[in-house]
Amino acid sequence: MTTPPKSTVTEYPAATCGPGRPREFDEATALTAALDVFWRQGYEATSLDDLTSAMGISRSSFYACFASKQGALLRAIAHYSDHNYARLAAIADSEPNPRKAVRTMLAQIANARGGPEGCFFVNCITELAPHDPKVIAHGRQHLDRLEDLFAHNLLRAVPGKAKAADKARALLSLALGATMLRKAGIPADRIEAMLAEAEALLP
Amino acid sequence: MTTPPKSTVTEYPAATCGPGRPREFDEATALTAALDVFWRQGYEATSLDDLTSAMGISRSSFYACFASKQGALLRAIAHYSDHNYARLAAIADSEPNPRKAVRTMLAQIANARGGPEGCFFVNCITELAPHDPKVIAHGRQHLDRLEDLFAHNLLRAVPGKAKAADKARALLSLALGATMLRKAGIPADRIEAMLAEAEALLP
DNA sequence: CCTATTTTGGACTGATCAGTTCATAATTAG
DNA sequence: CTAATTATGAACTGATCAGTCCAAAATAGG
Repeated sequence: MTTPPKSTVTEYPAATCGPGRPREFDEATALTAALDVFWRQGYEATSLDDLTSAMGISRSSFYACFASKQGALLRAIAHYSDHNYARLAAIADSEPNPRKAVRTMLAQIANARGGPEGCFFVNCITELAPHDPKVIAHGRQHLDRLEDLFAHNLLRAVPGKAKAADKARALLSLALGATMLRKAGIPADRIEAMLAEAEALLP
Repeated sequence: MTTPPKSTVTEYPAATCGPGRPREFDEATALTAALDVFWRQGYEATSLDDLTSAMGISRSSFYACFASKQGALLRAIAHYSDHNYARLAAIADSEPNPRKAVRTMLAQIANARGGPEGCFFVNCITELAPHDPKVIAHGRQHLDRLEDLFAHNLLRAVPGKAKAADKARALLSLALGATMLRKAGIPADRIEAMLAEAEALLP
């Protein structure tokens, strides 16, 4: 164990338990489908028809469950944040060499989704943060716990390390920048060479 | 002089020269206004009414001059790219110390617009690159010439420097990541501390 | 002054948007 | 079985979207 789970899930109107017709869809599955559409198309460019058809549910079910398009996005963000953090933390857990752990996590972020979709968080923050404080809140929380994860592993490599948090932030920033370069059409080998060179930041 | 200007402007239907009613607006001024709106709101979230009212022209004039919403965006991107590159190149020109030049350019990119709008290029690439090859082309060209500018100054600092291009790309990536962190609500002092720490990449 | 040429304002178009409404279906409790 | 409750599908709503159209206005050349 490197760090506590720190789940992001906040309370939402629970699914049925008492009487009434039962749901015909799985909430988590639908949320994953919504995440995928938002990721590929962006928020504004995704219509409710895009969403509901990808999720396989009707408009009524959508609104009953997520209240609004924004509601679905925020749920999708939380879903992604938790899943993504858990995946990285698992890497750190299973890798005894902290230097390699940091390197692997870095590569995971920089290469999230091979395609041109980039990092889902970067997409959301870029498109929505200026106008949606809730997206900012999610973004900050996610980045903060990623920073902690990196800093923890830097400290594991060199116990007395000063400015571990600053270095962790730099590595994170580098990975985010790499996703941007990839999206801008910079060839993959140049991005890898760049990341290799940037490992001067590592202990 | 550090590098040639390499202007991005491609040919567009020129303004009137022969007979006919003369334009009542300045094209460059209108373009700057359009850039500002796209920057603050994003492409999809900007309506044609937003655009025309900010530019101070009517729909007819807009379509006669820019052909489409996308046309105006592409013109705005080219406008920004040239202006921004020239500004950074001027910094490099006026700063005799190449290390300081690199540092200043880095800070300029990382702090472009104090507000939450972030870097205009990052915004455009994030929102549109997956679906618009022309935006990718502009993005790649812009990043490539920025990389050259940085690499040139790294070489100026340490002439024989190997992997200058890779280091330049890393610095660029770092700056882009910094704009992202800023947009996600990470406090400015932490971003500065991060950049300071990352200067390990510098010669 | 007249004609050709271009710009301008504003009304218009069909499409699409997020969200609502409501009748119907499916379940539990009694 | 009945009543209460919840989910679903499809039609609907008013707003807004990017883009078009056209008559009026402003210029240059003759």
